[in-house]
This record gives sequence, C-alpha cells and structure tokens, in this order.
Amino acid sequence: MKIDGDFFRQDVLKVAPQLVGAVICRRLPDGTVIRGCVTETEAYRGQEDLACHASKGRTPRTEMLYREGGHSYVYLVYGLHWLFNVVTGPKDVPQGVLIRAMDKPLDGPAKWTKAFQVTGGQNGLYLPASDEIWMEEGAHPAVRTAPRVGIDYAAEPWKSMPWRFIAQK
DNA sequence: TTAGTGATATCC
DNA sequence: GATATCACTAAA
Repeated sequence: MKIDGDFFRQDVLKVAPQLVGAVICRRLPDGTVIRGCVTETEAYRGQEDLACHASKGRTPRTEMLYREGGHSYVYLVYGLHWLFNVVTGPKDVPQGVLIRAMDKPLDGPAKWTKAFQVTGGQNGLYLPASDEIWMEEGAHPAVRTAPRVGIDYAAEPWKSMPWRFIAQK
C-alpha cells in the first residue's frame, strides 16, 4: 500500500525509523517498475542540526527541505553521486530522511540511486501523488541506531546524535 | 589511501 | 569573477 502524505508530515525522528523496511518503487522512463526494500536511513532535523543542509539557512538548494513532508529532495555530492531524501514535517520546517541503503547489492546511498536511475530530475516530486517514484508500506524489522556518517564537519552534539537507523538482520 | 567529479556557497 | 567544500564510490 502506498504511503500517504500524513505519514511524512510527522516529525523526522518518528518517520526515519519507520521507513526502514518500507519499499521504494520507481517507474523508469521506459515504463518498467522496480522496487527495493529500505535497510538504512538517516534523519536530518531542522536548522539547529548542524549536519543538516538547512543549518546554513534557506537557499535555492535547501528550499526543498522546507516543503511539506512527502516531497523528494535529490542532490549531487562530490560531483558524481546523487543522494535521495524524503522531506518530512510540516511546511517551513526543514527536515528530511536520507535513504542510505536498500537490499544488497544496493547498500550505499548513491548505489541505489544509480541503479534506480534517480537524478536531479526527480527532485521536488510529491511522492504520494507521483507515478515516477513513490513508497509503499513494508515490513517493520527490528531497528538499531548509530551515529550518522560523513558529517565530520558538524560540531557536537550533532555529530554524535544516534540518528541513523539500520535494519537488524 | 586516493582519484574522480561538478554544483553550491562564500569570498573577493 | 575565484576558490573551498562536500550526507560518496571504486580501485588499489
């Protein structure tokens, strides 16, 4: 069953762990639909979270994070990798869930976007109403937490916040 | 461990 | 205009 907008409008710390086990669906340009099960997510929460892109303020790039929960936020890092986030929370509250990994072999944040052909072209979609990419309810496996990775630039306490959610195997 | 890659923000 | 900085991956 497709996940609706109400779910994404909750706080990111509630949404992120529940998205572990959910299913991402993607319709490719040629019409084929592929799916994958999410195994790892990370929460980025608001302007005060120094690891969140929105901590630097509202800019053209982070504008998407201020949208209403349910929108996609896709952006390019290191010049070659697309990362996919789902915006959460109400309008004007910049929160998002990074989809870090799915079932092997798509166990990296830029690996599955490559396999699913997700790029900047999918930025700003409203998932509950999109037929290009959307999410479906899945299993709810046991989840463990860990600090987020790749955010050494953020100061404490944000660097150590246990806002990474990983499916127990 | 390192190269590869380009958009963005920030500083002239 | 220029530069520094990245929510990473693959190869070695």
